Amino acid sequence: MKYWLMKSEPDDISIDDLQHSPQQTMSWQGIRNYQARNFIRDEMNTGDSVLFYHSSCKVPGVVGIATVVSQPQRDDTALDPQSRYFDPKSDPSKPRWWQVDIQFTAKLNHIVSLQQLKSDPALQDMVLVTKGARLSVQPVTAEEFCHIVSLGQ
DNA sequence: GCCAACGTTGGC
DNA sequence: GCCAACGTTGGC
Repeated sequence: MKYWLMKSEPDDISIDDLQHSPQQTMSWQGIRNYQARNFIRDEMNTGDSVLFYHSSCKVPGVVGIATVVSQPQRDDTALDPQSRYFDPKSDPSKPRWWQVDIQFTAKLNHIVSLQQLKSDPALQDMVLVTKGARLSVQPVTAEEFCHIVSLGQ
């Protein structure tokens, strides 16, 4: 089983939105970055654990835990001209963009802020903390995952 | 809202 | 295949 961090803008989709979705589950659509796509398509599996991160907000940071509950699937929003994620260059027979379903697992008791992550010696190798890291889906180690969860309790 | 750091596009 | 121009991300 693998560990991941996934970013979301809470004004768009927050951890509360995920918690209150049907079956507490959402299809994680709209990833339009090849590196992130490759992680989803090639490495994600049912049962993987996800740190849910709020970005582009007042206090960016990890706010909860989710679980991958599907195998990687084609992201059909890329083929839908009505969708904000429509990609006219995506070929239906050769899917370019992929998604998984994620399910709400828990909220942390309190946010583990980006500031906190940056200042923690145990987390200096996190992708998130490296300069200019914009990846919206990124791997974390088991140690980083457990450490961050413990910080949020 | 600014802007640095990235990623992508497309002409050559 | 280089690289300038452009678009996006996301912290501040």
